[in-house]
Amino acid sequence: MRRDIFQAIADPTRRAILVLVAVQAMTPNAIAEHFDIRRQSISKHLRILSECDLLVPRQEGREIFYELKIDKMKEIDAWLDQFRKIMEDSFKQLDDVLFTLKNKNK
Amino acid sequence: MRRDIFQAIADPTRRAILVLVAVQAMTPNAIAEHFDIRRQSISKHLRILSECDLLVPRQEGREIFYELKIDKMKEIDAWLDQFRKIMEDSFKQLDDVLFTLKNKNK
DNA sequence: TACATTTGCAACCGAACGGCTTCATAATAC
DNA sequence: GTATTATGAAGCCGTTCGGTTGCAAATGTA
Repeated sequence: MRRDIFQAIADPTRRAILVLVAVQAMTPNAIAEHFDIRRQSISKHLRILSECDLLVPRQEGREIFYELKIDKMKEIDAWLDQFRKIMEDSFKQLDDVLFTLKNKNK
Repeated sequence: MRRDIFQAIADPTRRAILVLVAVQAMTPNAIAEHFDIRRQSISKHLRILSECDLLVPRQEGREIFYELKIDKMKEIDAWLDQFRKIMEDSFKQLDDVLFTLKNKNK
């Protein structure tokens, strides 16, 4: 079973949950009210998001508030960073790269 | 069939392809050499990435060079942006939010 | 023309996904 | 003590995913 942030944010429902919870920590029931799917399915999503450390549960009596762990979001940003770097370098040497490529694949 | 950037980058092979192609445009065969899967599977991934506008094919004779469309990456960045804003606001009003939440869910 | 190379497409297959329903458990209310 | 509420876990089911093989089309070469 693959379980990483990228797989976690691939599902639109989970992305919506993240946005909701970013504003304020919420209980599964409260979250489920925003969707047309059963509470139990939301629970599944919350489990996945928690396993990826994107959410952290905080028990309060019989309620559980799920809170966003914004730090984990930075991992996505870090992945994007690698492209920013690569592209900076590539743009500088764009013509060289294209030239090399054409010769290599002649 | 769901087909958006988030679903596209959910697969680790596709993420690796994007990194490869970011350095320089490549043909399917050249890309496939970097993986332990069949060329046809790579073709499938390239199709998905192209349909999401993350890659753009450029025909050259019988070869096809797949090139990264870096602009599309910015959509992911834009999605993250929404969290940056929400979190800035939330931190300021964190105590207020928690107070409101407790009353609302009493 | 005949043949090799590069590529994409279709069909197939097992595993994972994302819903669902049902049930168990723990905390609260009566 | 009993009923209610909040939640998670287990199992089912149809669909999607990511790999495979086989084949056809288009281009380049002998």
